Amino acid sequence: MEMDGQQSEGLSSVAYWLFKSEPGDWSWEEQKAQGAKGEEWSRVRNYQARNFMREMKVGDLGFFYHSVKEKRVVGIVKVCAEAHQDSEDDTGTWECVDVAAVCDMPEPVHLDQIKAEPKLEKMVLVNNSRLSVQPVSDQEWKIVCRMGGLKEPPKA
DNA sequence: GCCAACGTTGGC
DNA sequence: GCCAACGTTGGC
Repeated sequence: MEMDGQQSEGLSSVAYWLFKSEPGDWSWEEQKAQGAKGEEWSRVRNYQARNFMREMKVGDLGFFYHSVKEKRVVGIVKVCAEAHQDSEDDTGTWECVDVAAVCDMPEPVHLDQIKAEPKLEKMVLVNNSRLSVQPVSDQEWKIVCRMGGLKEPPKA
């Protein structure tokens, strides 16, 4: 019997994540333009972030967060391909998943709102602002979805 | 294997 | 634009 928290077969096989991007680099609009086929989440050059991507399964969901200027969750994405070689890396070190846009956040959730919510004080976004790919707990997922105006958090 | 120096990210 | 936090690099 193994219960590693993140993935317990049957109960909740979907994990949740948060993907950060500077809109000037890769924006939600650009992501949506890729449609259901999705796009590589490439150019991540951080081991922790890479390792999280290695844990991802097709169907996992994630927040799409605009950093720096906007600092808000603007949409939801779905993992549509598991970790593979980053096509923009020729050293063989870096991998990435593919993600596809699922839906907009009806009301984008600003970092200030997240910081103001005591139940979200443990979010990685709050405590390690520099990590660009990070895990989100089931509870955090629900709360942020609700704050963003989604009555029913999307299911994979 | 430690740690100082440096580079980068991203909030403020 | 500044700087804190974090990660990486490289000399010892």
